[in-house]
Amino acid sequence: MSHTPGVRQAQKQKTRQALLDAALALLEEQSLSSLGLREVTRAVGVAPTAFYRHFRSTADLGVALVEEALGSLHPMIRTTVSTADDSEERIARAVGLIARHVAEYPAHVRFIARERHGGVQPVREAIRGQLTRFAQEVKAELAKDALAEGWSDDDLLMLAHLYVDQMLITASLFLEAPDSPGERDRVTRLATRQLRLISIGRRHWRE
Amino acid sequence: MSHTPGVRQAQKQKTRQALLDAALALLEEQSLSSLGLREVTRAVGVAPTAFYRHFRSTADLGVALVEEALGSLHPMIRTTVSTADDSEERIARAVGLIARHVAEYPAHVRFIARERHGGVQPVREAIRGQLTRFAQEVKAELAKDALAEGWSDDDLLMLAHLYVDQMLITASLFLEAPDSPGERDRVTRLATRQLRLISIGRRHWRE
DNA sequence: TGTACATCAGTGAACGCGCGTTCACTGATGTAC
DNA sequence: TGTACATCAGTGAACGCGCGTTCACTGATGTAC
Repeated sequence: MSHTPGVRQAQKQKTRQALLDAALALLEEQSLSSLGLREVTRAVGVAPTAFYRHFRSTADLGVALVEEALGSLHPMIRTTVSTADDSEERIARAVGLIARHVAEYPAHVRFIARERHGGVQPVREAIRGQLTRFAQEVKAELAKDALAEGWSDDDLLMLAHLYVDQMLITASLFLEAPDSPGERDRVTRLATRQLRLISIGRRHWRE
Repeated sequence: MSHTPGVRQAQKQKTRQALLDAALALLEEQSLSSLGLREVTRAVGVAPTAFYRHFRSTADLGVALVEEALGSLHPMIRTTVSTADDSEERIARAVGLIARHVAEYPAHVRFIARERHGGVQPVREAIRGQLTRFAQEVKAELAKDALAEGWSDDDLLMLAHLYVDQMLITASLFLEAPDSPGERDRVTRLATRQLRLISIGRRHWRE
């Protein structure tokens, strides 16, 4: 290679990711507004000053975590809402998908739930921005459905927000549920029936 | 008075309330897990050590704030849900009530929204306990309604949680909305239609 | 390919500062007689 | 009512500690020729 092997850049990315991972782990038991820069670097094993090579502040790191936690979720949500088959089956798949996502990325989910209304403004705004995008995408998918006949844009967006909020409520229920399969079942049935009730409301909205 | 005038006790209560008030104000811009004991006493104008005469820690103070923010809300919720008249009118009254509550106690509402999933376990548990009580009370009121014919206890509780969560979502929407009356109107209409859709789902649940 | 210079991720010492907690105290309020 | 003693909310000094940020640095990686 005569050009740019990028060994240096690759190492930098590795350190950056280690900082993000360590921060996320530390945030399981505290809020971002109390997370210390030195805590994070100590957990990674680098000097405190190394932090500044990657982030201006812990708030800045928080914004990066929002992107990591929610950025990759858009295609998943889109396809979940859009699969146009029987409503009951779609609900079951959506709830299962949320359950699996929470089981696989519990720290990311906790971070979003915690910082959505947390004490760090730029992070709150980043989360709000992502959730607004989710709602718009859900709305776009809902509009394609035959049920959307006669719905105003405003009403579609209203319903989309209802679904997005319900998704977050369900995710945080799974998060708080103990590991017992029985408890997870209880949450699954609760979330399923809540979505079912909303779907029923949707079917009878324009009567 | 030969018995116990309680001048000393009254003064103690006054200081305690001043600590709670100061903490609530400081929590508008940070989370409880980063609130310092010295910040609070400085804001009140007492020595840091005076804090320990009233609370073991800031977490302990947080639990007291949960009681202050939600403890007095039970009768209000109960009567709002129970007034058994036209559904549309009830929805309008509920949304108006939430709007007025947020306008009058914005700091309390923000505190609950923020710490519900915040970094301080005892406070999360206190909030969860209060919200569980709310859901049970709403369920009890729903059960009295004629619409509850044929509903299982589980389904009633499911619906009650839906209402309680929706209440919190609406409150935090009002909180984030700028002061402009136009924006408040937008939130009012959004929340009203979401509650309407849930009510429609409720009416067609057992078909 | 080899050499001389530039870049820059990570270092380590140093700083001033505010933190939570301890302790013995003060003096107004409360109680017993 | 008056006096002597007990209680206890709030004080102020002192402590050790970890914080965020600055700065000049090192040495491996990258670039130019």
